[in-house]
Amino acid sequence: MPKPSARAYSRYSRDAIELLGGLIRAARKERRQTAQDLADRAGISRGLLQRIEKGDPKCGIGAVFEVAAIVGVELFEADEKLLSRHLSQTKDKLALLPRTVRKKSHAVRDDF
Amino acid sequence: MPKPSARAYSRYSRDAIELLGGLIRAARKERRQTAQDLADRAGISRGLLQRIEKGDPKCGIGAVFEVAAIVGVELFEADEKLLSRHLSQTKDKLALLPRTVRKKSHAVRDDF
DNA sequence: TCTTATTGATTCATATATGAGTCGTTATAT
DNA sequence: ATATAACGACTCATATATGAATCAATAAGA
Repeated sequence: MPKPSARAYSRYSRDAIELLGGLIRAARKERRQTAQDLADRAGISRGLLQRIEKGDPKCGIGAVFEVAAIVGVELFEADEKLLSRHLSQTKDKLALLPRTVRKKSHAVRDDF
Repeated sequence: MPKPSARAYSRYSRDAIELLGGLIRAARKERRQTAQDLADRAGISRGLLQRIEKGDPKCGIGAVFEVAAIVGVELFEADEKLLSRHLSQTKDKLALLPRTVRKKSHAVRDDF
């Protein structure tokens, strides 16, 4: 049997996750920081950090972002201020859009 | 009892995750796409998509990035090409750095 | 108005991610 | 050269994320 079938991820997603993991690893090395030390500060196990740096898609996004923040890898190229500002803007935007939409038999494009 | 103690996340991480969720939600609405439909295309359940859009840190990063990619929310402001290029650069960089580092009793800064 | 789709919020059973521990290897430092 | 620390790759027990299903409320379309 060829495996019960795990989840499928697009190439783009896998690349993005691997990139993030690689950036984290590089940043940690540059800070001459130990894997165990970084894991401790992030409140996770060394094993999980290993999988994060390797680009495992099943890792919790919270753990990943936490580690990234600690080693200084910027997410969305945004600093805190920009982040919260963007946050409220997004919420406002949502309030203005129609809340739901009826089905319209969309054409499907999954080839990204 | 005040709860057995879940994991702690920094404000920055929480904001970033919430932002991402909000952007996804906004993008989906703009495409007039149903939550169920997006969930189906991403290969996840509607319930999980709900938590992603809400900014739940425990969601798998693979699922989150997958959904983001589908609705067109750019990660790291990078397109595919840039992504893979960056990937190899990162790997090269790592190869040049010293592989391990002895402990040096770092000063701790967790206040970000 | 009436009908139906979408959503948000539940609950529950189960798959699985995570922490903890171990081991062999590699690199650092004395 | 020797001792020790960091790493990568496992295993396993358990906490927990996820899918499936349901329900009430709301919105869209006729």
